[in-house]
Amino acid sequence: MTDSNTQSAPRGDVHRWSRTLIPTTREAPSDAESAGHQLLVRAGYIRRVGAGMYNYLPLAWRVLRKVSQIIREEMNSAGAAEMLMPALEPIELMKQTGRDEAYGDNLFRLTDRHGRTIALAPTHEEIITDMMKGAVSSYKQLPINLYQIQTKFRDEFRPRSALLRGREFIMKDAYSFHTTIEGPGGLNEAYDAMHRAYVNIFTRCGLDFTVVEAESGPIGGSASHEFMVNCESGEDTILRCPQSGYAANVEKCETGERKWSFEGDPTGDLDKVHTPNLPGIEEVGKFMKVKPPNMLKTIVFQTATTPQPSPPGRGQGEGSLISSSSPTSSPSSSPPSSGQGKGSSSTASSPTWILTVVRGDHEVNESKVKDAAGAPVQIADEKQAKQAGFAIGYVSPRAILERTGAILIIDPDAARAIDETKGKPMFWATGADEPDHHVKHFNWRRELGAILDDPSRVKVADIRNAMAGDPSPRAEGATLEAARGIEVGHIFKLGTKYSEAMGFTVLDQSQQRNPVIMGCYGVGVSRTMQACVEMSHDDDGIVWPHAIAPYHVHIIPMKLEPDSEHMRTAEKLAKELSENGLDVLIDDRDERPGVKFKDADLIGCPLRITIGDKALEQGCVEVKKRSEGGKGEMVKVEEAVRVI
RNA sequence: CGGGGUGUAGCGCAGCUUGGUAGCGCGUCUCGUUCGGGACGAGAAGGUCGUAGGUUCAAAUCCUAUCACCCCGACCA
Repeated sequence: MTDSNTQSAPRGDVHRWSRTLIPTTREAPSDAESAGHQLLVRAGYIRRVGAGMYNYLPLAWRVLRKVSQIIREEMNSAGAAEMLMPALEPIELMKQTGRDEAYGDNLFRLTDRHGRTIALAPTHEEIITDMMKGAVSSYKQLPINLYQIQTKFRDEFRPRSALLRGREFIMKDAYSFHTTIEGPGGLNEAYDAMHRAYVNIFTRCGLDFTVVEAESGPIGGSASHEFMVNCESGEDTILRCPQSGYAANVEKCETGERKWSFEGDPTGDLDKVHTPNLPGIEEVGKFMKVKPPNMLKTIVFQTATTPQPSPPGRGQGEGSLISSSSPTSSPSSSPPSSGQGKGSSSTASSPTWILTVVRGDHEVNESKVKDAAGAPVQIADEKQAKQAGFAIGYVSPRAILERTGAILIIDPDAARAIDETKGKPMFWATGADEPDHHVKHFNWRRELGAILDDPSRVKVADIRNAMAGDPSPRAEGATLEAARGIEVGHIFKLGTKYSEAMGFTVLDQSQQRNPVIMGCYGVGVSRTMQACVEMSHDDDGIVWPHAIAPYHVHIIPMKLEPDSEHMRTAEKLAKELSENGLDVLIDDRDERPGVKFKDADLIGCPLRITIGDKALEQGCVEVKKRSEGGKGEMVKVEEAVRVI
């Protein structure tokens, strides 16, 4: 009643089922595959509008607001300030950084009445950098960290799994600006603060999650982390070391040391086999009766000639090309590889070939190849490679021999001559360097000879995706374990990629102009909601954690007459609970009890209070936790609020 | 963009092969009986069969085109 009371504990909501919209259904739509998708639809949280577009019904919106609120509180206390940017963005802004090309068809474009092209922003690096450029010019105004919670648009090839990959989704994106990397006010400090804030956010949301190292940005080092909700139905694969706690995305995951040696006896004479029309390793292996772990896969890379498709992965050299930042100065729509780039002189003639070798059952990792080669690389253009004489599909490590400029990078598991487990020479099959042929009994030393000892031509390095069972990079003797996850957060050190491309500089103490150092930090808000359901449900429905449940308490009175003791008790309890800051849903529908119980389980509020004759006779109500089975326990009406 | 598949009542589906009155379950509405884990009976409403064209006396059904959506493969919160 007093103001001071309501301040210390904000009053919760009391809503009646009959006055809101909760359209539950017995059956899920046929397109819903994952448990989370099915339950969100069945429990009346979301309804599909079109591919990758969803209505957030009242229950969903309540959850989303709670997630957003937690994010706000943690972002604000980590020193960030909330703002709001437009979803519409002039295409010229994205041209300045080349991301209109980099995003390609994933970028929604529309044409206004004057014929201008407008983008629906997929993220806001350009908009905020452009804005900051006009607002900040001195080191004294930094650091600063700005965020917004807003709808984003991406024209996904294939929207999937409702909110997990929609074409329109709610995201919190934050951008920090600094003059230094290290030290007070530097990027690292803000990055660490965001890391802590994210741990707080997802912990408070009640999620079971793992922080993993992700693909690092242009600055290098451990510059990017992903926050993964642990869930078998997740799309991402992560690897963990149970001893050291190290965890990383497959693409990023390092491996511990693996032994290798080229020295060992051949298993027999080189034997050429005709293998016509066999597309993959699997098929060739079956045909030759060789298992993929006994095959060498040689993949041809070349030095990169076009910008990498992923926004953060572009070469460092390019950003600095564009020093002026006014929209008119950006050169038409040509990709930034044209013209005066330092890489273009070499790429204009012929690319440098990088031959990579991994075992047949392994996958090459492009970014590890890049690290090993010390230069940006891309999968070789098939036409160019064929012109250069590569029998694409049938290349063997021997292809290095006639090519003076090329280098050969071999994964340790492929660089073997002895099969340790059998104590015998290692049997290898590989391509024959001519179409439709493979060879058996490949032996490194015999086939390649002295070139193996030339470090400028041949390297052994980790260049493949890690797998479960690989040695841990952080603990001797430990092996990596695989798990699945749903990415709900990603923090990133951007460096000067955007500030350089857009000419955002500030003056330092010595009146020097320096490009601003940036970080960006995202949370998928709508995705978080569904990830939580994927992670936390049972056969009967959703099981919300307290912090983001649409209502904390779900009251089911058996009799609905306005002056019945059931309803009076329900309303009295609801009032007291709400005064204690709890949100309450009263199921006042004229439905049979079974229906109400089923629906209560479906929508998944953490606590259920059932008000029925038997209990009331003893002055009690039944209080049941959604996370527990059974009928719940009898609690005196007067004590119910306190118990809860 | 490749490969596979589906469009029929609000939702889930049958009917199509072999053209001939558009059906079932759930849900919705009315009346009655029920009332602590998705009740029962009786009745009722609700469909341009994705769209356009064609074949035919006649098309949900056959043909052509087109659109939308879903599933499996490359990027991302």
